Amino acid sequence: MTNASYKQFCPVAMAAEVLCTRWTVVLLRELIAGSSRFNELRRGVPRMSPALLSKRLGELQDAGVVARERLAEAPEIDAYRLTQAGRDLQPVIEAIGMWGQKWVETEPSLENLDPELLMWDMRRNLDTRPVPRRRCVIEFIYPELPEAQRRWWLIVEPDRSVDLCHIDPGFDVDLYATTDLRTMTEIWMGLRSVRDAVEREALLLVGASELMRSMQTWLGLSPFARQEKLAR
Amino acid sequence: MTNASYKQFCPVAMAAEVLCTRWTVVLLRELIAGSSRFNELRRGVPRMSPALLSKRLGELQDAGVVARERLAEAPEIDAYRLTQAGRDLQPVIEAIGMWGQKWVETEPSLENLDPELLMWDMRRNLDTRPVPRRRCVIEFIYPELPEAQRRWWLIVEPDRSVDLCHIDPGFDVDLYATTDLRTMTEIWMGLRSVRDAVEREALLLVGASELMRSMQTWLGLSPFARQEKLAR
DNA sequence: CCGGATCCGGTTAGATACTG
DNA sequence: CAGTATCTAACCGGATCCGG
Repeated sequence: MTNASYKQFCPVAMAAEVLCTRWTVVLLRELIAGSSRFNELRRGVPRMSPALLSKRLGELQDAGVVARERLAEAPEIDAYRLTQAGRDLQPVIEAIGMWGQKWVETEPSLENLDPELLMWDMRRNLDTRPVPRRRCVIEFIYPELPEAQRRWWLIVEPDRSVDLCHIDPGFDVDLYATTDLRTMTEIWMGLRSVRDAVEREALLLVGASELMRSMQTWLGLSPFARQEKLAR
Repeated sequence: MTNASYKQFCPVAMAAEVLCTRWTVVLLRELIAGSSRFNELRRGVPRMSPALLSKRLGELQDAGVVARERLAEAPEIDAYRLTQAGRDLQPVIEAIGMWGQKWVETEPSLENLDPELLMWDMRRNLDTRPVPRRRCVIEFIYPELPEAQRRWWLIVEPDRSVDLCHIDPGFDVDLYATTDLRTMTEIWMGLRSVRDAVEREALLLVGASELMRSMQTWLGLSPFARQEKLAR
């Protein structure tokens, strides 16, 4: 049931027994970001096998980090939510991410691009404040990708909620953004700016000029984008 | 050579590939605490196999966290030192330890007592300021333990350096501290005070009264002792 | 002693398929 | 939707051995 212990009384070792098993901190990042249902977590951690996800969720429950509960609005579905101990891990995960942004080589990780992860992250962190108070639709087009991953729609509703579609919702589009996945990921990670990508013609914007001008702001960016990068 | 990747561009996942393999953060804690030679690291992480220690040190070098260098004073021996990227992990390890102290159950970890780890940690963090400016010798006695682990001597030299012996150095002893390993570990971890242990007769102090009175101060305590504990 | 390398058996993780 | 089942590959722990 439980993992082999380090047999040390040091709190670092005690915590590492809970946190430092394969996939665990990536799963915790997803829980902290707000995912709670099993298949929602699977989408955020797509390369983790469901068997291991289930096992890790059980271990995190045993450790008091996660609690399983029934959704009030859908009693047949259960949700995994962080306990106070789990929410208290946010500084730990943030410190790990800040260190990763600063010191881990970018090149290998930029070979691991994933449009679905990127678009869901963008949806999550989108800053609606500079977006006009009507329904705004932004279509992202990655011409390099296969049909099924080529077109994505971000929709900001008048109530400021944000939706992501990967099938055409049929609305009029306010802004088209045509680019490649690497460029868009670099912008999201804070490694280059919207302006730079447009000037070098790696990003083509067509549509409402107010959305074009404010894109660097409403895009929100990764929580780690402000951390300077120092890796060689 | 390198571990299987999570295939995510998120900095948390990138960092976790480096940090969250078995034993790695415990090893980093030891490096941050100041150990640098292979067998010095082995002493601090005694249950890690030398093969795995060697492998992890190689991976940390590849990741740019550790650099291997020759000791100037002993050219046949090499040392593993943290790079700037490695020293930058200190906030990460501290955050992990603080979380562990606050949220991980104490009971199971207090079954993993180790007098050598405890005494070396005490040596490392001893606060010499309240100790008289002459050679002071403090002998710790754990009557419960087998002969080889029963008696330990902490020696504070006039130049404020601290030594640990587990064979009798032959000096006059200024203070005898007779206790059990669990009590001493609890004091070290900040879970109980010297005063409480003395009053409940779990710790017997005999010798120089100034060292007795200032013990709570010169003991220094674990870097995580100030963190409140909230685990159930 | 120091700094590992080698071998072997048990455990863990990944891939894929399947079920209530 | 929310997981199991199964099989194989990779990893880990423990012991032993080896060259300086």
